[in-house]
Amino acid sequence: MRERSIKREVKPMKAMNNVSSKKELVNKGAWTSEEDQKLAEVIEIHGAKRWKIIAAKAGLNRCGKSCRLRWLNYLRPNIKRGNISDQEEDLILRLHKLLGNRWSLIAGRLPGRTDNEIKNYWNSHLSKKMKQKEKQSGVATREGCNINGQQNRVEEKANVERMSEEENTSKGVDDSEINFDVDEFFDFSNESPLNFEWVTKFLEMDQGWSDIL
DNA sequence: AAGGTAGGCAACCGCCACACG
DNA sequence: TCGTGTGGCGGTTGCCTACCT
Repeated sequence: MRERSIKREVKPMKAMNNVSSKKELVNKGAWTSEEDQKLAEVIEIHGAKRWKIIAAKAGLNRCGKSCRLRWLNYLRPNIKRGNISDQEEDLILRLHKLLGNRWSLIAGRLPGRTDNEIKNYWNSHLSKKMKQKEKQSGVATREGCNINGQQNRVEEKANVERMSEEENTSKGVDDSEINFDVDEFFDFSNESPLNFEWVTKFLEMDQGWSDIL
């Protein structure tokens, strides 16, 4: 839809902000600024761990999960919101081609962006772009396989594993010694942001497999 | 001006993996 | 080894808002 220039104010939702039931007394729905403030204060003191304890200490009738989500997606420092640049968009597209719907891994590659934001951006913008592209080209791309999420995940994992095998084969590494961890492989914490070299490299490899298969 | 509609996004849900006793 | 608790992740839901008729 049209670009929203100003982020909407968080208002308590009619139904959702109410206590869900008399039994549980758990608050749900949109967060208020007071809740945000309390949560931030508690996290400053205790750190962003043990969410159940944080939820209790903050005195919010929220579950730990809800607190964690709020912190990670909204309150955490250095979060970038909106205005995803062309470069970032390109990177998301490339990473999605490589990894599938592994939003947390993709987000890890985009400093200041959250998995939720990227997932939303993909669902509302990029997936449509991809479909349009597909229509125009008339060629079934791997994106077309995303209808079945489970199948797609298996395929993406297989791709990553193939990458690993190919690398090891070229180095003459014995298969029995392979202990490949996808998450470790995609730990970019030590790399500079928006570095496309590695993506290009592996997309080239990806093309190589496509040719073989 | 008012109602309808589609898109955007925050937040919840359910499942899974891991840690710990 | 098993059971339980907790955190993390992806999918989905539903409210809000801008635009359309």
